[in-house]
Amino acid sequence: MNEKNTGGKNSPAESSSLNFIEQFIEEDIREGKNDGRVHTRFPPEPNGYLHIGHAKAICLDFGSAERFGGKCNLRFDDTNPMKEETEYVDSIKEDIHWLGFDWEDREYYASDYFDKLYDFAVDLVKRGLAYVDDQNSEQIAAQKGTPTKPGTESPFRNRSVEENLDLFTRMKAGEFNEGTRVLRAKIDMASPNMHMRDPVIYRIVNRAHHRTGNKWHVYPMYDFAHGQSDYFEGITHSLCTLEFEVHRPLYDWLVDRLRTGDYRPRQIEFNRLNLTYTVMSKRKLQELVEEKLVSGWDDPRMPTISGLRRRGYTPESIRNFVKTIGYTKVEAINDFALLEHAVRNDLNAKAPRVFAVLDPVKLVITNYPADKEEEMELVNNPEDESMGSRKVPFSNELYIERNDFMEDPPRKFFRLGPDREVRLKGAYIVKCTGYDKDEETGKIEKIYCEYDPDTKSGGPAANRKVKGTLHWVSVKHAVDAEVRQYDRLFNHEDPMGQKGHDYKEFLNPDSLEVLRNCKLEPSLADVKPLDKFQFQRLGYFCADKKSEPGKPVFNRTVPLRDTWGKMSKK
RNA sequence: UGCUUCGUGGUGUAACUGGCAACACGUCUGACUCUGAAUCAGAAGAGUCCAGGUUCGAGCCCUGGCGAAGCAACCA
Repeated sequence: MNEKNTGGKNSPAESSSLNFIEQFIEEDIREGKNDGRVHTRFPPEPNGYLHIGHAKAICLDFGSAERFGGKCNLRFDDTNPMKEETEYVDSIKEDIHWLGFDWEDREYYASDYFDKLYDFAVDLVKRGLAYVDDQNSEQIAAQKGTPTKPGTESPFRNRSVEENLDLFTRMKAGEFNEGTRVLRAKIDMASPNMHMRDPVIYRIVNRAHHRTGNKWHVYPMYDFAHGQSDYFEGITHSLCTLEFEVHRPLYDWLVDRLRTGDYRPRQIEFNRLNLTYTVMSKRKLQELVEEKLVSGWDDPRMPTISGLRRRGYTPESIRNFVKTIGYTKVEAINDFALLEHAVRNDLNAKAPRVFAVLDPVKLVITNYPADKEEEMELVNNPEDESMGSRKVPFSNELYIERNDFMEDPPRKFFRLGPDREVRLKGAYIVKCTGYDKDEETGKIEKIYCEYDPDTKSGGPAANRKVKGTLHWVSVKHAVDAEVRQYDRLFNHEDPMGQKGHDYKEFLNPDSLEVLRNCKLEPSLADVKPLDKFQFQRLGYFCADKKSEPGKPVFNRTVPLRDTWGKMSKK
């Protein structure tokens, strides 16, 4: 298909193509750290659907492991029973597989480690490194200080080990109400790093967990679960986004108090993915779903994996996109055009070409016998001969695109107009001899043409030059369809970054246009969901999941590049 | 008046242990074309946040500024 390597089975390549994280990994291997092992993990919280930002993380976690001959675990970070659900677990697994990655039998859950985590917490208490605090969250927050002012110590900080043990045991047993007590690590209330000021490591939650049910009344915080889970699984490189940079000292502090040998996981942070004209936080996406501003997590306008899939994006296009944007520590906003380029590039090679008229107007060929029909042979994909060809029925009445005709066209308009000639792709050259117009609305009702029999594709006069080539669909053979044309969800490049404005103010009112009177060539009657095509001269389209035999529904993935569209706007 | 991190064309990334700033997208030309697509050829566009310093030579090293982001959830 092309000369690019598709990101599958690479051997450790020349270091020039390694990103900064892979360079670290390579160094660690060279220095023999952790016996030269490479073992990563992708740790989603099952509280929402995955988006393309997660795809970036997935490609790194699975990709770098693969690159260095290591493994990558899937681990659900399910330490908060208030927000997590099995529905999300299933969608996450589906999305990762769809992207082309596999965790084999290594599907883990932070909740698998609740017992070990609890034991470790007890151990910290016994070592005088953790204590139960009876204060509420407001009081604790007040003592925390601010980034510029040190905190003050809790009055409960120096309880006896026995009392701490007793209290923590009773917290676990469910003797106390939520919010009445927490377990805190005893580190340093004056640390310049807020996360080291005696962080809360266990809180009381009286709520069933999606996997452990009602077994627990205390649940570990993220910081008390993540690094230790890495440690339990033998993870060597724990890759996460920049905002966790300040957590790293705590990560290391805990791992150092847990480990018994030389092995230790290393956390490395990279920049998260931002895209223009969209939002990327799970919370914001959830808001769009809950407030019905989109049709669901898999609305084709959503930057979710499931949304992009439904929109018609291919896994390869997403992986290639991720490869081109790279991994750094700079907070960047990527141009949406880069993503669009990635799909066009992939679909150009793969998608069969077909004829679809989205905004039809009738064209009658007056000198073509009304009872005649021909089958025109059309190439399925000029980029790939192996995709063969198909027959498309032709007759005297056709649909063409309404905007392919102008009553009074400018000279640069290469399409149909009075007395003008165009090529009907794969068929004949026709000349416009007249048209009907509804004088009241100004709407063109019908266009009349004459064809030249010698100009049939492959025929004697087929090489005659005409300015334009149009796609068409035979009226009597046409299949009716609904086509949804999508545009960017927001009409501002950076909807989140506008001070004093809610991002929802920037929702694009025209992000969805539903066309219900589309005419397709007959080969498209029975498409299956996710089938992808290039509607010739228009763009790439993908059959929607709700598409049914005889009643196709298509989503526009991305339009073709449109030089004329740009010219005509000027 | 803290800590951490970052600062290369419009956007995103490169530039091995210092050697005349490269690639992709986007933009604009032109060629070709039975998709105004794709393809091909070419152009414009940064002197690397600023100021000093080291050096024959600095985007890379040093010093000092300036700017931006993250950090004060019993979220992850």
